[in-house]
Amino acid sequence: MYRTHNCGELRLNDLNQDVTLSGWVQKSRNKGFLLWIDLRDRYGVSQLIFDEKRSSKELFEKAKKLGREFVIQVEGKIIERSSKNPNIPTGDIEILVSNLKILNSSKTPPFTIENNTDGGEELRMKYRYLDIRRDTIKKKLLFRHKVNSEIRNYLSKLDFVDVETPYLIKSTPEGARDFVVPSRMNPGEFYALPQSPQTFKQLLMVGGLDKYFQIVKCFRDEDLRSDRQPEFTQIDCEMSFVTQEDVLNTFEGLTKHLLKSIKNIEVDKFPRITYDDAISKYGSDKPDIRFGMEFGELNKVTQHKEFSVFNSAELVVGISVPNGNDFTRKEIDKYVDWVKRPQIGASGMIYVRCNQDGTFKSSVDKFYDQKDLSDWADLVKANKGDIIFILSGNTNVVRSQLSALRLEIAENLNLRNSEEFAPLWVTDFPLLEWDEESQKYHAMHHPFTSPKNEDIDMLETNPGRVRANAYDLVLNGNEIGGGSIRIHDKNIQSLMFKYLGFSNEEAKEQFGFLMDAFEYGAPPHGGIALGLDRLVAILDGNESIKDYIAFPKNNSGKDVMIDAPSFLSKEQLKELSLSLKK
RNA sequence: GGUCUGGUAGUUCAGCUGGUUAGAAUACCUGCCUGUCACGCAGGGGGUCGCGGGUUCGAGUCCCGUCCAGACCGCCA
Repeated sequence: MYRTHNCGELRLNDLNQDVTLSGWVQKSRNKGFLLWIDLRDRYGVSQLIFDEKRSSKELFEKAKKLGREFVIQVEGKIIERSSKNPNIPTGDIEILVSNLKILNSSKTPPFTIENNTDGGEELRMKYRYLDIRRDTIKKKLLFRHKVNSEIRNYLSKLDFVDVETPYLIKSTPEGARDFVVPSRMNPGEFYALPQSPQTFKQLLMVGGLDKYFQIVKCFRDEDLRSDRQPEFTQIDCEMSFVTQEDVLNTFEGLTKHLLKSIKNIEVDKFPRITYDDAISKYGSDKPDIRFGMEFGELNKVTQHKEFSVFNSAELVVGISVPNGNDFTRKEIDKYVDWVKRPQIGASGMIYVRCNQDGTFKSSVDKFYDQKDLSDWADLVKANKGDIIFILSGNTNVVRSQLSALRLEIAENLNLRNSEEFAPLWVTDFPLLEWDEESQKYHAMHHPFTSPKNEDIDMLETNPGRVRANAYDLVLNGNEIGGGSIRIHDKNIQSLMFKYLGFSNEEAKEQFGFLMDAFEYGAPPHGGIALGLDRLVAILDGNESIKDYIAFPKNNSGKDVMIDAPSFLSKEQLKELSLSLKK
């Protein structure tokens, strides 16, 4: 037997017990006549003591030689510490060791295995198994497990059935790039890894399973971000005989349950905003509503004077920063420079200081009088003591610039409190999106999303204006889920394919199985998919998902620990009927 | 594909306008230490300054190229 107890559970009332513990040597403190070792396992740390007087000479010498991360097993008696440590749960007791067995030795680890490690990102990833020994990472993985099990329990209780769908499927040109897998038995042919189990979950609805969920890996061959990995996990769900309202309520319930059970936070009914409103009020389809600074559109009150920058702009739009009049000239210039960086790309920014005495001071005083500035202040809901920042230009461009600025300022003013949770439904997404590159419309969500009944007629006349029965769940400015009511009618589905530029043959070739299924009584259905990695990270107060994934990929999509991807041998390539271009 | 930042001891970093033998902290090793828990004290070992080229009497430092890492933009139905 390796252990009678773990390293985190022993307390004062276990005194005088003989115990066996196993774990890793966290640290040894050699005082000459006394030697302490912190023994660590998943559950905690217990202090072992070796004593010149109370331990045998042989044992004492053996203990002196233990290095960091040695795996040992000890037998001993629990005694009360004469000098206690209130900082750890086991701080009142220690184990007077009578027997020490070295189960495994260890090289000195390349970084310290402590809460605040000295290791950099790359090194930690290369030795991820050591990184996971650290409390910080371990806690995050345990946290993910807890969220994961709450989700399973909640959905199972609501009669959702967990069904596994295949990973080796068919590549389709829509959407993200596919990861592909060559087929040995079918030379020249490829499987694709699913970007999502979308069509399968719809087929499960045709199969009559009524409510489906799966916590499932999805794969997208696109560039990475701190909140984007090429393989990631979705909580994938689909329901039959539901309206949009049913789906929203079900998953609002799930989100509320998670906030309650994980964070002990009660949230009111989630606010809802249409896509159009989100874009005009926040410049983003995933607004962070933990703070205000809503956009005010200023065209009407800015384009009547001789200021050509504003007069020539498609949109003049501003935000009011609470107490921003406290900014120094230097701080203002910093923000002006910030929006002029190539990533943001504004050519300049106008500001208006709202003084406490009700007067205004702007960078365009030459063109506008106090009355003008006062009108602007009303439209951006500025108070005395605020500062107004104004951008102008092409509508879409300027909105996304101001949105980025809004988040940057909020970040700097600590308005993005990670322990505050502001969920939000964004609804009525456009069905189609114009793609400049290919010069055609493509599905904003995916090609199985149903258009709103009242907008269907516009498919012919004004396809860009057609709204979809599609919705996103946004939490603290992050898109954590999205879904739609699907098309269940074969004719509408073929119509959609037609508008997306698929010929009949292409549609049949790629999605024939779905069209066929729709000929056999497909029920009305809809669903949603939530990004588990992001959800978990945000619930835990972080935006980077890397540490919530046991073995993540780096920026270039590499696993530096196992060194993947890697080259194949000539034999393997041959077997797969592949040859590489030099 | 692009922008920005970085690459110096096992590790995290400092190293100014180019100028003796490249430093600190920590980790590691040795010794000392009567209750440590970020233990303390003394000593020691440890460097292809990412790589290649250039400028210069002289390059960690300046220039060009390249590789790697991170953040962001494009991209992510």
